[in-house]
Amino acid sequence: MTDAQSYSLDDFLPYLFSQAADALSLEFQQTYRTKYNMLRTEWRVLFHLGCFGDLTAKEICDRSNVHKTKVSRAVASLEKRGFLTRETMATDRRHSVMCLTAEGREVFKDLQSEAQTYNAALKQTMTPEEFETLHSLLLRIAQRQ
Amino acid sequence: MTDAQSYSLDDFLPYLFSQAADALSLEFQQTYRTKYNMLRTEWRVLFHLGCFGDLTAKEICDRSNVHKTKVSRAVASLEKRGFLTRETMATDRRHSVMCLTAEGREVFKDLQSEAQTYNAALKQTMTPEEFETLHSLLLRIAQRQ
DNA sequence: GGTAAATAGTATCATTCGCAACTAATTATT
DNA sequence: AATAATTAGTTGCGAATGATACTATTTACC
Repeated sequence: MTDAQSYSLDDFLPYLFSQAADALSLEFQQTYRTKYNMLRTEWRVLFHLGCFGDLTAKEICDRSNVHKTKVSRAVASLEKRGFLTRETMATDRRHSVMCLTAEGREVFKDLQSEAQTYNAALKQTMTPEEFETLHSLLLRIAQRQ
Repeated sequence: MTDAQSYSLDDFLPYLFSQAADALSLEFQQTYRTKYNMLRTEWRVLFHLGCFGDLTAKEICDRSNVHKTKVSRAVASLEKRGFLTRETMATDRRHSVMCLTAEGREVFKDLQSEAQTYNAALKQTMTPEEFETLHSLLLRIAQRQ
């Protein structure tokens, strides 16, 4: 590897990560944008509730590193569409716990199946060893925040 | 790996990529935001010109997969700050070729050095084998667009 | 050669984002 | 117990984004 190369965009990891993440996001968002007219943050909130059970907005913020205003707006939108309900906690009325409705769970199941199909196809494009390395690196780097 | 896990966010590559890319971007943007009050697209345009020589806006769009309106605005901003100049091509007056000014080259060199330092530190957090695997996967996935 | 299609880049406008200020509720301090 | 500090969540507002329409120029085609 020459000096010139090591100084260039082609080896700069934050840039490459961003390009790769954008490419995947662009492909995958078709599944929730066209079918349910959902934004990415809305998809994330839905999946946090679907995958991890009932949570407060704060818990979703902490898990996903999404800004609280974005989560707040996504929650409001999902609630308006009848995909989730909120209940103020009796023990601390600042918190409200969110819970998917029957319809919300239906939508989650549908999109979860789409996600699994997409993910499986993507895994197919790499060897199991490559996947393991990638997966552990992604987790490690995502922890940095 | 259980079924439940394979259906969950924790293994979903587009999500993990996005989280990792965001974490790195958040760290790295300090170098150009605080020092030069630059946006990411502006940084990218500067680096395309610095790394690959004079280009038209269209060429930057094609190389970086950034929308032409974003590039257009980034170019206008860099021009206003005196970091680049534009010259309409004589052979086709629709194109204009951009060229870093002396000041623009200075800024590029400074930020390039920051980028190299950052990248080297990031590489240190993984083995050479991990890096090679990661790098080739990132390139492959970024190509998808 | 004149008209239509294509291309580079800009402008417009509606949507989304992110910061900061705000409300409401709880906890800590004295 | 009163006041201050903290926390969860929302709102308002200016900045950034993205889709579309537009201008100017070139190329294709009849």
